[in-house]
Amino acid sequence: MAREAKNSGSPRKAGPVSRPAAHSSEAVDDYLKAIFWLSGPEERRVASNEIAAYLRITTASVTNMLQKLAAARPPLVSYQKHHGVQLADPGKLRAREIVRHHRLVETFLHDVLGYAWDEVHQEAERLEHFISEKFEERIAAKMGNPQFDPHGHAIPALDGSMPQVEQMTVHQLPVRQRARVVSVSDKDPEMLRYLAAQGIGPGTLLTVMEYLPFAGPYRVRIGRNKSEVLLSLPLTQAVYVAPAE
Amino acid sequence: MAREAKNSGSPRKAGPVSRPAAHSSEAVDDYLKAIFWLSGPEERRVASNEIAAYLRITTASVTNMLQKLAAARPPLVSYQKHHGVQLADPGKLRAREIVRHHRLVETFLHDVLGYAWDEVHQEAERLEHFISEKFEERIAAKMGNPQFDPHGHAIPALDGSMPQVEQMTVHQLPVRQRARVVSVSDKDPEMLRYLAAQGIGPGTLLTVMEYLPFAGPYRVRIGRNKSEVLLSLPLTQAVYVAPAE
DNA sequence: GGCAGAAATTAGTTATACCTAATATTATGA
DNA sequence: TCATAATATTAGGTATAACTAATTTCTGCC
Repeated sequence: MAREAKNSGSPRKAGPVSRPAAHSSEAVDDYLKAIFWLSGPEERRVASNEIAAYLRITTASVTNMLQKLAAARPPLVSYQKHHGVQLADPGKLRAREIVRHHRLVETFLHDVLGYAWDEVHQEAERLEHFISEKFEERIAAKMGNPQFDPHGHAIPALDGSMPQVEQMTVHQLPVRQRARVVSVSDKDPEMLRYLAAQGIGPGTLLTVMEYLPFAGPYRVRIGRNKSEVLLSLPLTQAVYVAPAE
Repeated sequence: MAREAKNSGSPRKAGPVSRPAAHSSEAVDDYLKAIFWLSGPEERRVASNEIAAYLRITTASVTNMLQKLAAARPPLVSYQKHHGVQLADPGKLRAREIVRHHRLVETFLHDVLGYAWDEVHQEAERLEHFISEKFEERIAAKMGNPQFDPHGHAIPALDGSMPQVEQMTVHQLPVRQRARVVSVSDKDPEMLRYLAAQGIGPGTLLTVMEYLPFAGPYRVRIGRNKSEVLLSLPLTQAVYVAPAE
């Protein structure tokens, strides 16, 4: 009975046999990243709810995955039924690694390959999962180990440490307080194009001249000259500043 | 009965709902590439057998996938039960696109990021599936649209056309016929390191001085000087040459 | 303290892409 | 030409990671 004698050799892909056991899947990465962002600097517990909304999947899928992440050895999250999750140390490390990948790739695309700053996020979102440590190290070296990405976000160090830059949203800024833009959200390309057209980016000096009524637009002066522009609320929520001078 | 009212919005991932319908999967890419290589320049039909061995999976998996590739709309392969497959035009185009990605990325890793030539294949094998057309275009532009990768393989043009370089293996070369190395196989890093140590790469001049008995090593002169080295059969099969002078 | 609604979990389904085992087809050589 | 070996296909199973639907748990308010 000749039966597939040739195929007894070791298969190389995701079968029950011979997994490299090395890296987490893209899906796992995305969950860890989501929990990382949602738990914020205080590292509070995150509800399945929030993760589902963030990743645009159902809560059932989230519950399912959280159980796997918690059952992993070592556990990537600390999970309690009906009471959300928190990243365990291995999960936190991996999350920071991906953030480092993402921001290094964004910076590389922008500085070395000449991408516009509204184009880098989408490409980095895909590539962050697939670049090797060597690739990461080489692009970082090529750029002189940058500390910040094109949107002004800090790039975590190899050990996972991230400099905590103090910053606030524009609407938290006192009127007539001169401030410097620290970072802008990279999620919405259209907004990034608009901000670029307004001359707003990390380092830009701005001053809120007046909060206009009904929580709508703000009157803002850009730089040191007299000209002023109107920024609407969603825009100002995407721009983070620190008081200057 | 409150039941997941929030989750009725469009999910974004690989569910039964709302696929972007755009790109083939990594697995599909790998099959197309395998068929592309195995069918050779003559584009002969390829047996499930060969694909299975090439991808190191079982023939059952291959049959399964070939049926999907043939059932795709438009069909990516022309498949006849028990009589192998051939790439249809859409499949051929995609295969060439991936080869272009692979070789551009290899060249980029080598020329821009300073990877050694034995390190580029593994990284390119992963990244080739995930880079965008923009990324491809930018790295190609940055390198001045190179025609060949670090191993001497031609990089397909955007339209899929590949210059057919005439080449032969070392053991097809007449004794004492001076020849120039055109390309070397990129699959085996150890061999690439060995070849580099011997000073053999695309452009290297070499002359087979003698075929030693029992199909073992060959005596080969490298360059124009008098020194000679012994190359074993597996090595010479990985080096492709064209007569020179 | 109990009940309605929100949130989370479980159960069962789908699709992809692999697997093994059994069966069927094709090719080869005595 | 026909038996056997080589190849290929089918059938049924696994794991991942999404889904829907049904059920359970928790929370806030009266």
